[in-house]
Amino acid sequence: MISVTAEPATRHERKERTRRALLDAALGLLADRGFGSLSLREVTKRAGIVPTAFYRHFASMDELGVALVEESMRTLRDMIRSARADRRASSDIIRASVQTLHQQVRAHEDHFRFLVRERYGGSGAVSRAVATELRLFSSELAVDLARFQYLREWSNEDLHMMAELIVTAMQATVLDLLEARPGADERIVRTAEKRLKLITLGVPAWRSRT
Amino acid sequence: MISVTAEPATRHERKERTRRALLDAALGLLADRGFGSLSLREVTKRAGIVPTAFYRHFASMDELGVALVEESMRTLRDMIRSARADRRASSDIIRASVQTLHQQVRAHEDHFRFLVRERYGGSGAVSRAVATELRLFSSELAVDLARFQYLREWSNEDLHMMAELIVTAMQATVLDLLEARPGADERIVRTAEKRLKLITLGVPAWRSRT
DNA sequence: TGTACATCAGTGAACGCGCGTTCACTGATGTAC
DNA sequence: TGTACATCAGTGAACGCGCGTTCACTGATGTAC
Repeated sequence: MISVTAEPATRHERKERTRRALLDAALGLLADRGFGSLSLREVTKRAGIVPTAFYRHFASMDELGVALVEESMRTLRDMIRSARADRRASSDIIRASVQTLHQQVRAHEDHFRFLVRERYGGSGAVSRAVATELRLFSSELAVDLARFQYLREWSNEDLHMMAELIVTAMQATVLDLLEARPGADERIVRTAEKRLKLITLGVPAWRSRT
Repeated sequence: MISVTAEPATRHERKERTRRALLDAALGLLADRGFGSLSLREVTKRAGIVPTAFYRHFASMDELGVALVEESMRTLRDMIRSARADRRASSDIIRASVQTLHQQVRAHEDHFRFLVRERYGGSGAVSRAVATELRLFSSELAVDLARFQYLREWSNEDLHMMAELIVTAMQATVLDLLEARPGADERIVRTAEKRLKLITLGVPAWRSRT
């Protein structure tokens, strides 16, 4: 990669910049295709380097894929941490959670698109990594749920069931946001809030069962 | 394709059999990869014909993809029809619906896997076709819901929200079934029933809102 | 500060391979008489 | 029923292309003195 401007930079900084260009090129191409259909030559072309220079950064496309998973996972975990913080700060937990989700998806559309795509359409390693992460998230959410008054007496199995249902509803919202036409965000957010509200309204009635 | 046994068959029947072999070859390869990464030569090799013979059946791989969408959609619609029938026959609507879902998914795993994969990981036309079909399904379900006593006073928007939530929960169950280890079906079915139960338990409380 | 050498990100030619697609063909099945 | 011709699913050679990967290279940056 030729630096057009006369900006000074260490060799290390330049290398890091090219690595970023490769990751960004891949994320850009992933906007409308699966990772499995990307070619090394395509990615390097978009990043502005010659195909063989790819190997200065990754041993294979799979390795680049793993890097994208890690990066996207970090975004996902950041979102969860933010949601936790907001949840404690706000009295309206649902509103705060959905708002955090909305902001994070809009701020990192490419990461969320990658995660959703590879979770379902992926070839194996990537797909399993995302599934594991989401399962972990469900479990943490189940622990959070156990603190609520109405949920004190629930079995572990039922808490996990409810956590999974919430995560599933959130996933659907992510997909809605990624496929949304401009201006549809407000409606999607409202629907997401209603979904969660309906789920939580079922809680008090659950106690009388089984 | 050489017919090993001396079974008689018209030219038309033989052709139809090869077409089936191509579709089945593609579905087989799709077990662990996305449609976008399939090659024409791979599919014909698996189907037992020479690459050039492919064009006697489809003008392109995309056309074969469209045929797979149509076939899988038919399976999906059959399931919905079955679920409707069962729903009327049974007093326990949730149990009957989940049972139908379970049976259909197990009977046509390849079709459901294809639909789920291409809905999220797909490249465009296929993905949109599946999304449209699922939206249609949601709308029909919303109409069905409107007939229930407790849901009489609900707004159209809220009925659609609830229908979408149910469809989303069902999609999650399909994915659970497709990724299930042998013997896990019973647990998945039970969880699916609980998810739907929790959603419906929220209904009576909804009236007092907004 | 200046010089001499080492490092290494990026280059460009070259390779063998599987790809989609063309074309002229074969030979079994279908049809007309 | 038998013959002569038409149809067409499947064949096999050939094409140009983009692919991943190798290799020897260049020249700017880094380091030691």
